[in-house]
Amino acid sequence: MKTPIKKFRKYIDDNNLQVTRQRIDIAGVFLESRRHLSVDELYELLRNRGISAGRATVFRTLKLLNKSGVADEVDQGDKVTRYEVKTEDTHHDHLVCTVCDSYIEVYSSQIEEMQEKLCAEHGFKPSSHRLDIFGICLKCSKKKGNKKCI
Amino acid sequence: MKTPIKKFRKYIDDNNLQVTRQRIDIAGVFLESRRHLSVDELYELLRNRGISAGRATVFRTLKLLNKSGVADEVDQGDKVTRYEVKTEDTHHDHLVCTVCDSYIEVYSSQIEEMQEKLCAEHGFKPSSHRLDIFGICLKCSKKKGNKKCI
DNA sequence: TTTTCATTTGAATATGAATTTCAATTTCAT
DNA sequence: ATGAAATTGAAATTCATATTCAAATGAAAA
Ligand SMILES: [Mn+2]
Ligand SMILES: [Mn+2]
Ligand SMILES: [Zn+2]
Ligand SMILES: [Zn+2]
Repeated sequence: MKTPIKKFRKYIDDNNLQVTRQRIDIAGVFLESRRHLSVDELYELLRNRGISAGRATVFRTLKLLNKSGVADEVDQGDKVTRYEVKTEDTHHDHLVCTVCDSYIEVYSSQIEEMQEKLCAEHGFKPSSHRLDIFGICLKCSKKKGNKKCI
Repeated sequence: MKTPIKKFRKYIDDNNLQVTRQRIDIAGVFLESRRHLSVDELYELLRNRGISAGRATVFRTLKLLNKSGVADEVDQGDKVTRYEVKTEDTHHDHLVCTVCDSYIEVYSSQIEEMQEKLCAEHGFKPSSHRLDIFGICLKCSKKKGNKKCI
């Protein structure tokens, strides 16, 4: 319904925050790159495009995007927090390759339903979940001297 | 089949490591406490029992227990790594309460099967997975001024 | 536009868990 | 018991995350 950038601007409005060049730039690059990005990765992406913004600002803007419901935190098992664009209806889980770090986004309504049922059985009110399956992706299991795939 | 402590000792043997008082004590307390424990929590548990062991040793021993297949890493969403005892056949997932930090251990063979299927569809070879559902536990959703449950 | 004042920025600093260092201690095969 | 090798643990380091604070910027008022 509402585009991510509008959601972000609404959040800024609702919370008496200000629209700054950095926030627009950072949100822009984040939103168009459809990947899982860490603070540092996004910071580098911005630099490569000649956009200046401090790490601290990138960090804070990602938190803002998260709070405004535009970005989801993802944790690939290594120890850095990444973010991905969250659009209305695209919850998904991940198959993460432990060899090349690539990931496949998957969704199974059956698994989702089973989860609801599981929670109900325990009187537990779910608000979010995270399902990550770690293993070896197709490309990596084919090549012997396995290096980066993607 | 094989008791956790035996597994641990076998790992020590197989890798030319040594059986030390600290390793025995740390493994002992870890194995009998059936909880998710961080390095610091286990360190404190040991102190409370008058067992002396440095944090570094607790840290290293938990890594050893993990490598020897006796301990699993768990991540409750806060930023500290915890470990839990891994016994042969007790893989499980978690319902984590975001109010009181308690957790319920759950298992659904149907969900597990669906995961296998999902992986197969993508030619992905799973080796492990992590399913955590965050939300509010029964106790917490009952009490209004909600504080710690457990 | 100019003034005013709160918000934001970002380099530097702090924090804290995870990890490593290294001298002293302990283990264990001989 | 001896000695080489492994282990310990206090302290230091690393590294991502988070905060500080003076300068810069945004936006509302004058
Ligand atoms: Mn994703
Ligand atoms: Mn558990
Ligand atoms: Zn899901
Ligand atoms: Zn499972």
